[in-house]
Amino acid sequence: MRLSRYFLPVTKDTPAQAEIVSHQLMLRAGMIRQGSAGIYSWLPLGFKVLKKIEQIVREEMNRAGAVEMLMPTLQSADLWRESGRYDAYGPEMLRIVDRHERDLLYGPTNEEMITEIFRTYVKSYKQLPMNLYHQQWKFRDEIRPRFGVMRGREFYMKDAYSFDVDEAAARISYQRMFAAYLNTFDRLGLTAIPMQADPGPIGGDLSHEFIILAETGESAVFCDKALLDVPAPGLDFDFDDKVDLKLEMEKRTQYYAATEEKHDETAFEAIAEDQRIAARGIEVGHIFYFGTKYSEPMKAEVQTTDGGRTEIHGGSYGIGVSRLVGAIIEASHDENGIVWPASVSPFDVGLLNLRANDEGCTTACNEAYERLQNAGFDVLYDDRDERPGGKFATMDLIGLPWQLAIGPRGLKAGTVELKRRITGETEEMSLDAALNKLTKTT
RNA sequence: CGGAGCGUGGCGCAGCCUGGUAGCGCAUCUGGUUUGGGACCAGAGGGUCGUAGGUUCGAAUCCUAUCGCUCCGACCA
Repeated sequence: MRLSRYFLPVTKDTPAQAEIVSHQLMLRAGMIRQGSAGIYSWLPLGFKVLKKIEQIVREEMNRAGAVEMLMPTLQSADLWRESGRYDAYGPEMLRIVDRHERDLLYGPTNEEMITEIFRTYVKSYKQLPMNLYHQQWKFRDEIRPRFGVMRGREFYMKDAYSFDVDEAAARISYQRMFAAYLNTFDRLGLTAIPMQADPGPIGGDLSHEFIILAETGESAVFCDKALLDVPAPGLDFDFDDKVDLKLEMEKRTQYYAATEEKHDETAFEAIAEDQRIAARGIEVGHIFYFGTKYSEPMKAEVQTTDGGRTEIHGGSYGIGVSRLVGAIIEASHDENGIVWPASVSPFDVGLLNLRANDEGCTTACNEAYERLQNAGFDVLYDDRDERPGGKFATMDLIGLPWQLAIGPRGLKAGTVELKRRITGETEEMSLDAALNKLTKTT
């Protein structure tokens, strides 16, 4: 993509409305534009990152055996009356009346809708376990939206729903998501710690929040330092191996980790003092087992081996996809701007033409652009006739992992300048060497 | 909803107290000089001062109402 034809409205000044660094950087890098409180347009750069995260989440859900679909944002109130949550949910739910005076709502979550779909089509235990998910915009009319996309009213969420014949089977489904989440966050370049959590209004007795540590996090969290060093299951993990599934969860639940609501000071103090972490965290995922909470009132039943019927045991599993954009920045930035983990960076490499009004330099840059693209890189090519300083600053701000700069000086020496954003280290080398280095490390 | 604050060109702000018809920096446009880490010179465009009432000869400025936004608290992916 040539920057001269892209839409990247970066600013030097920090907008006054933004309080935390991720929000400031998202605005400065031209990723989002606020429409009203907690509601944002995703500008091209932000949208690209959002889609990258969405894709990683998708791949890891699929790997764990979940099946993707898509449910609408608007739902019928009747469905929510069936589960009893139409009244229980409160003013956080945005209620809408259509022209026929029918009550609708903008979905804050989808347990009811997926249960309705499930009960219509699935009648036998033989079709279980089943896990259906979608990634869709949600709306929760928060009392106080804040921190940009971290607590928006409209937000993009992956939500998965598992269906099992009994509790024992449902717990395995839960463990599967538990392991899948570890891999997902790992791929996003985050260390997410599963913590015992309060199941909240969704109900149930087994629930974990996945938390990344950050000073600007909204919740106080407490855990054992050892949790930071437990490696993710890995992409070759066998999600059908029940022993390993259980083990992956136990590897972590053996250590203390809880959010404020579930915090047990006595248990925390049993940890060696230098191993204690009392910090703030951002919740990027939340998983629940809630048993028959929805299948009972909504009559989601399957037939069992003995010809009888049983209500299914369910769980739901959320990942805040749009929140993750902010959370990743919160975890990965420096004084010059964002530092994207390679897996979610909007482009692989930035190409800087340091002298765009020089024919030789521009020819060399155009060639490099083509070669990079042919080698499969997604390139943001700053081909504008601007002074170099601003180009470097812009590239630093938007945080691509690599910057490849070509100017007359290097041209004379037959070299380009390759900079690694995360370390700031810069090397002069031939274009071939640069291409090679990019291939190796990206 | 309780507490605090803010709405003045795209962004950051000054002006308001002590009414006299809007200004600065960045950004944008034109011309020129420049170009290896956010350049310089000259010029230009862009604002019914959130909105609606009121006071006044006259309101960005004073009064009232209203809308929006931000921060702290209770709620949450």
